[in-house]
Amino acid sequence: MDTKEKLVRVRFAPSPTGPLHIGGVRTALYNFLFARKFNGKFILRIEDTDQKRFVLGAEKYIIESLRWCGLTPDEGPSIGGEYGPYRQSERKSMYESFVQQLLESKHAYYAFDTPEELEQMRNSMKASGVPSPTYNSITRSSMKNSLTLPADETKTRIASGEKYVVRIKMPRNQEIKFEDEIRGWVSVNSSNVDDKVIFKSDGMPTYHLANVVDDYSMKISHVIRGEEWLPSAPLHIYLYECFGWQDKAPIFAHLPLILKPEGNGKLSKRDGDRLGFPVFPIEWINSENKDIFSGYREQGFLKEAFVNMLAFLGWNPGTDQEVFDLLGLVNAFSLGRVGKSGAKYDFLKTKWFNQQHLRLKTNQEIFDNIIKIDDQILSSYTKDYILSVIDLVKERAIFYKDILIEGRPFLQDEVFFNEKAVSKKWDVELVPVLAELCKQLLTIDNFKKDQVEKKFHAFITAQGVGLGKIMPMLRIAITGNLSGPSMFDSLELIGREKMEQRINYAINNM
RNA sequence: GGUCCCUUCGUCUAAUGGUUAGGACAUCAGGUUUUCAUCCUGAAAAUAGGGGUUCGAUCCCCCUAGGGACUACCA
Repeated sequence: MDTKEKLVRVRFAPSPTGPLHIGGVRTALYNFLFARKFNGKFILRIEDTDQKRFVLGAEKYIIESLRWCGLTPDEGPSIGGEYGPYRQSERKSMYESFVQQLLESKHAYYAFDTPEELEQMRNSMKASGVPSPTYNSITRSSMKNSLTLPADETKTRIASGEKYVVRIKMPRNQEIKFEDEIRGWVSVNSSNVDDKVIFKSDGMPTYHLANVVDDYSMKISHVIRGEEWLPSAPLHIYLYECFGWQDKAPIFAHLPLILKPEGNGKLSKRDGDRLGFPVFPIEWINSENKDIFSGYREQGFLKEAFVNMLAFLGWNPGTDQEVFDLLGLVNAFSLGRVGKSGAKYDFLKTKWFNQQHLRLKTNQEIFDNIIKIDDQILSSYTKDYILSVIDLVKERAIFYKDILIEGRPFLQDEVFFNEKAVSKKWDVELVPVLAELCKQLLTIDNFKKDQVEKKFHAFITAQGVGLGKIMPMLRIAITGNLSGPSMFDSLELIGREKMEQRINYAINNM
């Protein structure tokens, strides 16, 4: 990799047509990681050349998503930078001279065909057995363009204000190849590339032209993008050649796609919540019909876990380490370790990553976050006590909210008895034994778990009562449930007074 | 259909000519625990198929099969 030779400048170039899905976020992540790794710049460029598909709020969503993930651009709209503007719509006037250049060098031509004529051409070609007709070196000769029309007619048409597009004139039978950083040499015969429109009749460039011009103008060193762009990469390479920029063309790296967990195809925005998990980093509300699509952030995922999971979808560090923070990913990242094949998304593993990252949090951090979910607990309990509850239940949690759920019996006075648990293990015959046990435990001076445990065992031995009988009853009385953290730890936490209250309450109310 | 890309356990992947093909998630079985969870130990589980090249192929080449992307005046 000749990354040392030139300044690394990479861009993430989404189109503001809606929310970013996790594949897009991963592309941004890899760009970010690569930039940071080589002390380069990470640039955000908004590719809004299609005004028809513009979606209100999409750009804001993109920026907010990146911000949440910690992928802050060095240059971009509303951030600025010396290569701006960073919205293609605001660069509109810059593209015209480049189009002219291509027209003058005969690498491109005007085309006047209406959508209906194009449609007609495709239909008649299909009828005569061509499965996917394209505007190319063969068909262009029978279409209405500056190659087939007399020069003065072309001029007249343009002068009279007739709508036109500019198409690239792809040469016949020429090998176009480039070395992809991830895939190696990729080559395509130019006869298989069509005469793509590079400049639309509305005066805007298409993606292909804008992309190449901007990457060149912004001195982009590496283009790291999804595999869906691989088929048009030869066109882009050819465009660099037409402009005479072949020596300054960026290095390309086409990332494998993220696939649906089951079934076929790549994960798409339309999958929404249909598959049982979010496909968007943060919540998206459709401004037109108010449809809500859930996001990882709102579902309680840690951004560290989300980013960690995304990084591992198509990349690995080559070691056994799987849990990384952003900085760790920067240090470990390399394009050479990005795989070639598509990766099926695994929501279960995403949760596992969350669990791992949650365990890395200090009790203080967990405290700060759970009180954001429920600050009621602050009015009834001290911070130290809550910290102890966190310590008791944290290993049972995947999300912050699980701490609250697991810690519930310790964070409210009232005990809610689980009916199933009661009917299964609450034995009325043993109520006197439980009462006696309570009495015994109350005699402990130093109410710590070791003492409680000792006393408990001494009691059941003396009484000859089965541990499996009395322990569940004690647990039901204290927590209302049959499962939970260590009973002795739990008792120490709530203390002797509450223990007594709860046992009495259970005995009297069951 | 055409063009291009891809192919190791169910899933994510490691091993870039010589390994008992490794790890993680999931699964299953033990152990720890009062219980659930955690944790520990173990098990089952893969080189798509066929040809080459080579002393030797997961690894290099070819063919087949399968999967994917693209095939717009969308990106």
